[in-house]
Amino acid sequence: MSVAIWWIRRDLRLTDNQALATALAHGSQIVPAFIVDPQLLASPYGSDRRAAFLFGGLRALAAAIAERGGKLIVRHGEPATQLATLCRESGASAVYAERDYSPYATARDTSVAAALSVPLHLTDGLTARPMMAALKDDGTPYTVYTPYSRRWRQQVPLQRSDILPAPEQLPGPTSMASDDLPEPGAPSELSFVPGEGEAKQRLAAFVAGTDAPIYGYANYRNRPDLAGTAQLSPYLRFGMISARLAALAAYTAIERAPDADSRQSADTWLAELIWREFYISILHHFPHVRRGSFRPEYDAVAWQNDEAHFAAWCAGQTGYPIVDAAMRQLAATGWMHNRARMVAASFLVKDLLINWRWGERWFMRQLIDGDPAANNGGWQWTAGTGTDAAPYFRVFNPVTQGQKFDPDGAYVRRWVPELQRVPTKYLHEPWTMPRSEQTRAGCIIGSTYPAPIVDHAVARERILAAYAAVKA
DNA sequence: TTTTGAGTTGTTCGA
DNA sequence: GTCGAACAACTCAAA
Repeated sequence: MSVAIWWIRRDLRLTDNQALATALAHGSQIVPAFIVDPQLLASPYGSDRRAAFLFGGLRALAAAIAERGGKLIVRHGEPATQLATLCRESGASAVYAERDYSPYATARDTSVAAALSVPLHLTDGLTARPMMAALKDDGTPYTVYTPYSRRWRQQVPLQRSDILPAPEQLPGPTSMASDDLPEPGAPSELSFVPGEGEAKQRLAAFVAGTDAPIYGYANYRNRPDLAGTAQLSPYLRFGMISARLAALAAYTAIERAPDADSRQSADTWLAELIWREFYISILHHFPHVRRGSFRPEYDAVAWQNDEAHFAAWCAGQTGYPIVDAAMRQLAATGWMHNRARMVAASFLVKDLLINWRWGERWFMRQLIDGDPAANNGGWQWTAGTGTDAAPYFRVFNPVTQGQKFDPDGAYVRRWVPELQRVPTKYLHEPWTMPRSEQTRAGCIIGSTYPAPIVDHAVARERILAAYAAVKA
């Protein structure tokens, strides 16, 4: 009888789990184990909310494992030490885990492999395509998205048969001790129900039928006032659904699209999955992006870093409605619409002239889907310090963005109740309301809702000059 | 090695 | 109100 440990990290699922399947192929007994790593919880980029989502997902996973005759073992402590103990207790002859490419995870796994007396086998699965399958012909990594995505798409489309079914049985020792998981938060605090079941339902709802949301994605994905996106990111973050299953759904939708526009929409959604893998690749191959700009010359930008401005941004009190709505949605739910992320991020960097790393850290502390690769890539894209050949002139105008993507103001009114009764024509620039109109709307600028903390036109010139100085 | 085409998501201005 | 052009120069990928 051989025993194998399935070391769970960010693959909280039974369906299409290569680490689990490989462990099952090599061991007749499986020990599913999660090690609560105090170093991760204590990180300045850590988030209680994300941890709560993770623990909720572990509860769901523990139940699914128990249904199959197994037991999830949770231990607190340093991974190498805890795994060594688990190996001793169970007599395991190997440890299997899904490879994680972040710098912290890579270093951790290297030291764990060195410390263990049994082999640590790492499998693919974090990404839909093996990471190394999307390198240039000379073996070096891409640094531009479009050629990367072309190479990614050259591979054979995913098939249903590529998906590994959930095992029906998970035989393993059930008498081993397990630490308790923290109690789940109150339901009102959980804007996302954790677990693989919920993830599958969301994906199914997003792609089902010829009028599925995925077929309107190209148009509606930019509308924070509408539910035009799958909202799968927290689940992908923790592997509650496999990237491969999501990509397969995209391929299937492309194939079955009723018309060219629908096909384009489904393809756009696939492109977003490819973006995720692109940034995972960038962080892996260029780990310096964690500490500074992808293009190091931008580390010399003369940031202003005004603490009061930063606090106003965090609190959703900048006086720009679309920015404030975005930041309050984040604080309230741990999630922010992608268009809103770009607008809020652009405002911090380009209007407030605050180092993008401040915003990156704040997002990581708030976001349930906070992922070091995607978050870093997104911030560097916004700041123009990253892989994107950033046109110097791409400075978002928070008024124009609001008018274009929240045309009726539903998003702003949802999250900024002070502006509830402001007429739509003033909603995205409420400081232009005449005094009488302010009284009528019950919204006095500078009193019940802040005046803009910076003048966008002035700020735009300032950031263009600051960046020009760096280039020169 | 050299050359060529292209680069997520925008804004503003003037016709 | 709509539309197209202008907005730098540079780096990357591939032929």
